[in-house]
Amino acid sequence: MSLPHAILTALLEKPSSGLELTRRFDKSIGFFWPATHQQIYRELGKLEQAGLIRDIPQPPSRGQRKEYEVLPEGRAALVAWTAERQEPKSFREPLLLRLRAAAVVGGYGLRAELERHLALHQQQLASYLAIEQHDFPPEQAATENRLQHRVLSAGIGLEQFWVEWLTETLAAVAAE
Amino acid sequence: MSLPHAILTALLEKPSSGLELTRRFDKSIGFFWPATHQQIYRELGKLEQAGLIRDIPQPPSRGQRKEYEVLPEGRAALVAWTAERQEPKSFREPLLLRLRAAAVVGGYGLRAELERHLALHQQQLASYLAIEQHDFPPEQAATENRLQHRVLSAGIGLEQFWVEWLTETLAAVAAE
DNA sequence: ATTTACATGTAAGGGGTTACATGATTTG
DNA sequence: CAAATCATGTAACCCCTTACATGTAAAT
Repeated sequence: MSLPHAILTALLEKPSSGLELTRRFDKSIGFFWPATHQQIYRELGKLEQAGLIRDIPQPPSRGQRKEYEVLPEGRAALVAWTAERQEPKSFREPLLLRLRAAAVVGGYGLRAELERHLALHQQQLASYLAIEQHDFPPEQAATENRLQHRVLSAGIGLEQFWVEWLTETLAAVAAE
Repeated sequence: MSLPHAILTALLEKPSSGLELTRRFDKSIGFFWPATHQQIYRELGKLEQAGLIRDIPQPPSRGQRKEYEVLPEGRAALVAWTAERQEPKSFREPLLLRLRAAAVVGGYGLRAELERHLALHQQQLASYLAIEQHDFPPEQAATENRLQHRVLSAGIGLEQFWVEWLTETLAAVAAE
């Protein structure tokens, strides 16, 4: 039940339409909880029916656009969710599976993929670091947005891990 | 399409029954690709129908137990899969979502969860390190099982990352 | 007027999770 | 022979993914 709460969080930061949410997901919450517009529209409908958000009436000039805002019940549900006991979700990584398979049947075909993934992770790392420089400049003493910064740090740390691990793994595969 | 290839890999290492596979998943491949017995039986059926594995006839004394082995077609399919071009799969982490929500609605309820997850990751890290000591002792020059060691290293590195990140994040939450 | 971009949806299918069902073998 | 364990499966549900459908507003 993560997606509805991701949407509640995004709507609390700023009331939005479905498409706006989709775009904002693509460059923030979507980094650790991606969602397509189909998913988002479906959840918006459910959240509205559940009485957690409401449709803000729009001037007729705005066409069929619907803008939503969070109701007090929605905020309460989100607070409760943050405190819930949840087991760490099972971790799935196809690339590790493929490396494991390569260990059994021979790993030559995998090298190109490792290189490609390394480049992608380097790119993602660079983009996270750019966001950090822009949103959390060092001269600004972190205060109210300390937690947002922790979230971004997780993204940075994970990308750094993959870059390191892929580099070392490529060396091991090259030595085959 | 990862699970069938995970099963092919496991069966190549050792022909097994469905339940045996389930148990072996729990302590190896399952670390980065968990699967329940229901999933595994379903996939075994599909793999057999596809002609990638076959049911080794059992002596009647073994009850309804079915043991499978990989056919040449199955090995070929696995080799092809390791070389496939696959985009890195989208990363989803509910704990980061909850921290992001806590940044908006207040993060007091989350502290206990952060502590609990920290303990769980420390435990998992310890168990990976124990496996490493047992299966890849330092005096043994890594040769044929270099790739398996790389896979385990990924697990170790990721757990180390989470332990660090959770420790720092708890400090940030405590300062609220 | 036609094209492009905006905006909201529907439908089908796949994989994973949970609960339940059933038969065979072993153990006390 | 009763209970526990082993072993294989079925069914229902949920969420995500992909492809497709529909209508509106702005641009040229």
